[in-house]
Amino acid sequence: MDDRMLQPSGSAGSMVYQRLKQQIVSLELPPGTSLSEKETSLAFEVSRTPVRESFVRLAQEGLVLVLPQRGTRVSLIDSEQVEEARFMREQLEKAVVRLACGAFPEERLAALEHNLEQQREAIQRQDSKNMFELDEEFHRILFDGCRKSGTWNVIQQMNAHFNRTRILWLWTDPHWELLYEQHRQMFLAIKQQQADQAERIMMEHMRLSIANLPVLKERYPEYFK
Amino acid sequence: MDDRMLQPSGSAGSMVYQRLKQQIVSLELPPGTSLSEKETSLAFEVSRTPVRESFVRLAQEGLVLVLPQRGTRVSLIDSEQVEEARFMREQLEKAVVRLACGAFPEERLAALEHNLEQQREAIQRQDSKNMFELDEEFHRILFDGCRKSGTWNVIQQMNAHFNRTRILWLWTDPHWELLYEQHRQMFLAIKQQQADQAERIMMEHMRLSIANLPVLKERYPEYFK
DNA sequence: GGTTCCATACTACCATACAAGTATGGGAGT
DNA sequence: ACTCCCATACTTGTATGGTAGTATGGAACC
Repeated sequence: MDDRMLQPSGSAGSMVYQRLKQQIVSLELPPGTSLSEKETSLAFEVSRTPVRESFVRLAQEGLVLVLPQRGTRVSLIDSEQVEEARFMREQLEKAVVRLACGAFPEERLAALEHNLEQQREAIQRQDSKNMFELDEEFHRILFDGCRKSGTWNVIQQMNAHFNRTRILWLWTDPHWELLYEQHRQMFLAIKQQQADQAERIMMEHMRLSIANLPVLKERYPEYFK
Repeated sequence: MDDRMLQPSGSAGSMVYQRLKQQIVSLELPPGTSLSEKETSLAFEVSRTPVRESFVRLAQEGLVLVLPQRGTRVSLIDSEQVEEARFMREQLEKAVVRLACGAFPEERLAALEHNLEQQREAIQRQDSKNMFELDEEFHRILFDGCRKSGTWNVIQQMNAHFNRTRILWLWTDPHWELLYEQHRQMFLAIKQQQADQAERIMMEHMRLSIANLPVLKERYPEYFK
C-alpha cells in the first residue's frame, strides 16, 4: 500500500502515467498547465520515451491536449463534457443500484458498511482527500458487487472533467455530511431491497454534484473552456 | 508521396492506430492473432515508435494485450465484458432515445431517415460491411442529436468485445431485415414522440444482439477467453 | 510608431541503437 | 530415453539524436 506511492506499477511509462493522472485529477496540475516531454522527463528522471507514452494515454482520456509541434497542456474543463459525464453516471448508477437491490453479495455489503465507517472518521478528521477517495470507493464497490466493474472503469475515463468540478465545488463548499447521509441511505435501501427508494436517492446524489456549475465557472474562469 | 494512406489522419502513429483498430474490430485480425512491434513496423513501413504508440492506445481500449518482454496479441473476446458492454449500451441508449422523443433537431431527424434509406439499399445489395457501418451510424446520430456524442465515443471504447460478437453473429445469421425494422420503428416513435414505445423497442434491439452468445462460443471457441 | 521579416529557441514526431526479460531448441550429461 | 543447461533468437522497454513545424523577440524597414 505504501509501496505504490513510491513506485506505482511496473514500467517507467506506467509510473509516469499514473502519477501525472493523479496530479491532474486532483488539480495539483491545474487545467491549462503546459507540459512538455523534455521538462517532464527531467522531473521524473526518465527519458522522453516513457513520458511520451504517458502523454498518449492521457490524451486518449482527454486529460491532456497534444498540439503537434506546439506543445501539450492539461485540458481545460469542458462544461458540456461535465454534463455528459453526469448524465452517463446517472443512468448507469441508477441501473446498478437497482441491480444491487435485487442481488448483492454479503461480502460486498459488508465492504460498503466498512466504507461508511471510514467516511465518518474521515469527516471527523476533516480529511478531504481521503473523503474523496472513499466516495469513489463506495461507488466502485457498488459496481463491483453487481459484476460491473468494467463499466466503472469506462466511466472513470469520462470522469476526468466531472471529477475535477466536484473537487472544485468541494473546495468552495464542503458538504461531506450530506454526501455521507446519501451514501448511508443508499446502503440501507440496498440492504432492505427497496429499489425505487435507492434509485431516487442515487438520482439526487448525482444531480447534487452538478447543480451550481455556473458558480464555479465564475470563481475559477481560467480552469474552464 | 504516400498515396496508399487513404485516410492520412495526421501523424504516422494515428494512421497505424486507426488501421489496426479497424482491422481488429472487423475481425480481419482475429482474436488471438499475435502482433509484434517490429513486424507491424515493417508492414506499415514506419519505425517502431509510432507502432508502439498505437499499441499503447489499443491496449488502453482493451483491443490488444501487451505482455512485457513476451509479445502483443489481439485480445480474445471476454463474455463478461460483452455482457457488460451490452448492459451499458442498453441503459444509455434507452435514456438517449427517451431524450430524443422529447426534443430532436429536425436536421438530425432527416439524417436518420436518410440513413434508413441507405440501410434498405445496403440490404438489397447484401452489403454486410456497409450495413454494419450504417447501423453504427444510426445510433451515433441518435446520441449526436441529443448532444451526447461524447457519451457515444466512450461507449465505443467498451464496444470492442460487443461489436466483435455482433459481427460473428451476423456471419452465422444475417438478420438485417429485423434490425432495419427496429430502426425504422424507433425512427417513427421519435418522430411521434412516443417515449415508452421507443424505449421498449430499443431494449429489444439491444437484447437481440446478445441472445445466443453460447452458440458463438461453440462455433468459434478459439476467439473467446 | 507600426509593420515585416528572420534568426533562434522552443515543441512534438520519428528513427534507431541498446538494454533487459522470455521462449525455445539443441547438445551435454546421466 | 530423459533431464538439465545454456546459447540464441525472439519480445517489449528505454534512451537519444535528428527532423520538421511553430511561437517569439528583435532588427530592419516604411
